[in-house]
Amino acid sequence: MSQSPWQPISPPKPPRPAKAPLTRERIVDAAMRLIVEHGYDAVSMRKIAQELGTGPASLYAHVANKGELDQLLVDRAAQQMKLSDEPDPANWQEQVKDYMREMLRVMRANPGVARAAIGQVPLVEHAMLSTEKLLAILKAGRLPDQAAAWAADLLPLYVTAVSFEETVQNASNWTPADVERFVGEMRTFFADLPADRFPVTVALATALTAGAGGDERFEFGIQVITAGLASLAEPS
Amino acid sequence: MSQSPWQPISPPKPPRPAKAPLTRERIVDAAMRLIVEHGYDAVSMRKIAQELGTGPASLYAHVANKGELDQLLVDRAAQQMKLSDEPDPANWQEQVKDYMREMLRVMRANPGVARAAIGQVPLVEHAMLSTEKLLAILKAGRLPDQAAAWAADLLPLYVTAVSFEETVQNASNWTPADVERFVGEMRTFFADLPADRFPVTVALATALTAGAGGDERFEFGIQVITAGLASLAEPS
DNA sequence: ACCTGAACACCGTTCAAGT
DNA sequence: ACCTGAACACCGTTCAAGT
Repeated sequence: MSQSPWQPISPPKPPRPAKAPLTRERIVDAAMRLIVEHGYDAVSMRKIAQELGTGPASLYAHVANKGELDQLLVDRAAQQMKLSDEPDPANWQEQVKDYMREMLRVMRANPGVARAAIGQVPLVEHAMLSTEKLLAILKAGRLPDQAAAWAADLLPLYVTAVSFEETVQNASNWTPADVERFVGEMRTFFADLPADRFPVTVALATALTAGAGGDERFEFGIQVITAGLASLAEPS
Repeated sequence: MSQSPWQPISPPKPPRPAKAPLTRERIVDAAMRLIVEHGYDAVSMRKIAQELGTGPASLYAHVANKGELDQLLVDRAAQQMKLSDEPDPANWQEQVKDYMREMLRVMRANPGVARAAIGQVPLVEHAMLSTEKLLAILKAGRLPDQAAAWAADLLPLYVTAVSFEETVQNASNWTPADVERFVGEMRTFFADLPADRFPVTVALATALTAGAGGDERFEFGIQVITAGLASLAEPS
């Protein structure tokens, strides 16, 4: 119990604790690392805790639950969106498309975030700031208030759904060759269906399996939606 | 070991086993009952087994895994779609909308199915038959092959995403009064945001929270997409 | 061939106890 | 105030053993 004369023991205040203290920031960092590297299903409270060298219970001092963590991941991703353009009434349709392209780019860069985002109204700061930008573009395009508001719901819904689909498809790690083989099998499957019950499906077998991996299908989607919105714009 | 003289024991072949035998059909029945009554998260292999008075391992003789079961649930729902109309070139836009309305009706009648369907290409019989009908309508509308094929992907994607959103929102069992209170809170939240950073959001607070529960928002979505498709139709 | 119990390797969340 | 170990009530799936 007596202090050793040889060396001072247990210095009263070690300059810093060996472990960095747990923070909301560090928890989201770890979660983001896990989701990007191993997909949405790899993100569990337990895995995050393990990544941080602690137990799952420790996280609950900083994050209410898994749902809140999902929201924080969406916020992180939203922060990465580059949206510098001023709304331009003469160019609003192209700006809407660029917004959607940028959103898809960020979601692809953070696979699994789409899964965390889907079905949630994003009430976190950076997600709301990007929605604000989108609304400004839509109003510059002379859409009525109600159309602009619902469009600001429809557009991200579409991008998120597309990204989600890609995430599910790309689960595990398929090579481009695997994808091509799978698409080929699907085309054969469609083409070989009984033509009396599936006449159009058989006839369109090639078209139905085109543009699976690339951007053409997405470009088609944003073209359709943007053109539909344009038909609702008020005359200037 | 000797047989009792008092009564015949263990009659060699009881006319029928006490329990009805497990079948794929009965498993999907039980799963459908669970998903409709308690939502997607209530459907687990263990709960289904319990519902059928057996253990989870028994299901794997009839169903490969949870993913296949999800597909079977989607097929069951697709079977409920009423799609009697002949494709009518003069009326194809309204037919597309009716198709989407019918799909949403069935998904609302089977809450949780949207969650099972999202992100999966539906390669089950009845889902494919309904897709065939949709493709026929789109071709009647003189859409080019590629546009028809991608539209047959886009339209169900939108309906499924809307239904999924509703499912998440309606999780647990909110009364209409609860929904109204929540919408009111959200409107106040938007309206009270700092106007310098969120000018458009603040201005559109009412529009952004309109039509949350009802069909108006969905009607807007199908109007936009259908109008966008119409702009791609070939001249007749 | 079909069914079963038991086990494996996981989940999210809570809570009393520690510092 | 923050962190922890242990527990609670769950998951999907596998497998050797039974009939």
